[in-house]
Amino acid sequence: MPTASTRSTPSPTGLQCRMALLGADVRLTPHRREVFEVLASSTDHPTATDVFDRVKARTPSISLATVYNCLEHLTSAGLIKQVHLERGQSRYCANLHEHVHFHCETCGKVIDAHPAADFDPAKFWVLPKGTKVTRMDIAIHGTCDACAAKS
Amino acid sequence: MPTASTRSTPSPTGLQCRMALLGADVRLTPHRREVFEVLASSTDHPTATDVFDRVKARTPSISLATVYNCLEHLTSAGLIKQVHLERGQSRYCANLHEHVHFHCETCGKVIDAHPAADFDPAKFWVLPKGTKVTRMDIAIHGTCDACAAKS
DNA sequence: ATGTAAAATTAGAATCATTCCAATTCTAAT
DNA sequence: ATTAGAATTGGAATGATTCTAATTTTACAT
Repeated sequence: MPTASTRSTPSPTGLQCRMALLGADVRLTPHRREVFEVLASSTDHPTATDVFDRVKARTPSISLATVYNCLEHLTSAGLIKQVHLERGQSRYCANLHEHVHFHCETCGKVIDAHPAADFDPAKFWVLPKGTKVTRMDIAIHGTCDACAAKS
Repeated sequence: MPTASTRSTPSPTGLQCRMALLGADVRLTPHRREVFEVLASSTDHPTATDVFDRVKARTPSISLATVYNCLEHLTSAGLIKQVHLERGQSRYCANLHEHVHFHCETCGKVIDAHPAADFDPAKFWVLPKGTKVTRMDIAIHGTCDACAAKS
């Protein structure tokens, strides 16, 4: 099923670019590349086992341990992000644009939502002085359109 | 818009009031009361086992299963909140005022931070139409003053 | 008071996600 | 080609949480 012609999102070259831009310090092994590509072409914030299943479709020999390992390296290289919306499995996403996650509490779906304008989060909360902010995680929980319609 | 903040150890009576106000549907058993009191007098966002240890100091016979059970009931009654800052243990907090969590990635400390003014989160992100928002979780990650000073 | 049904509590087993480990294979630079 | 350092692997180990089935407590009707 994986044909080069249907390759969506970033090509390996795109990945290399991205890595260069980010000064990412990861060796680009075939497995890591595949894990990244699966993630880059997914918009549903898959869990580690979701990624495992998808990568396995192309590379049946890969192990779950390797997927975890790849996800960890890609995360610490800044190429992907780990998302924690609720207890249980971590989810992963390759969307590095500033965004927040909408989480439907009924069907579990996760949707990226983008800031309305030039939103500067830092100025909205009073933090103790001396605090250094590195990142923010914003999760909006509720009911998606489809689930809201059903009830 | 929030009321004057009296953030001290709520008395059992305070808890009853709170329950009444919230229309909370939990039977107020001694264990649940103790779990709630431990949480209400903690500002460090303890984990379930932290709560277990603290409650056990007063009620050595309590079991971890009961603590989990109490935390779940108190959470679904809206008396406390479950917090997920990173993967691993859930944390709990009894501060129901609107606030966000600052998480120090160095020492793990969690600090409540309050919105600067009349902050209306809903208007900052573009959500698909039909979406119904029930709550937001905002986590700010970084380095606390003390840890920043050390490095 | 007493009996009863429902809810709470318990210890321990089971589950689930993740991490660790030790052995093997691959890679990149001598 | 050699070799050290990574990457990968399967499986074991861990840690947090949930489940289960038995027991106790509670609220309420009698």
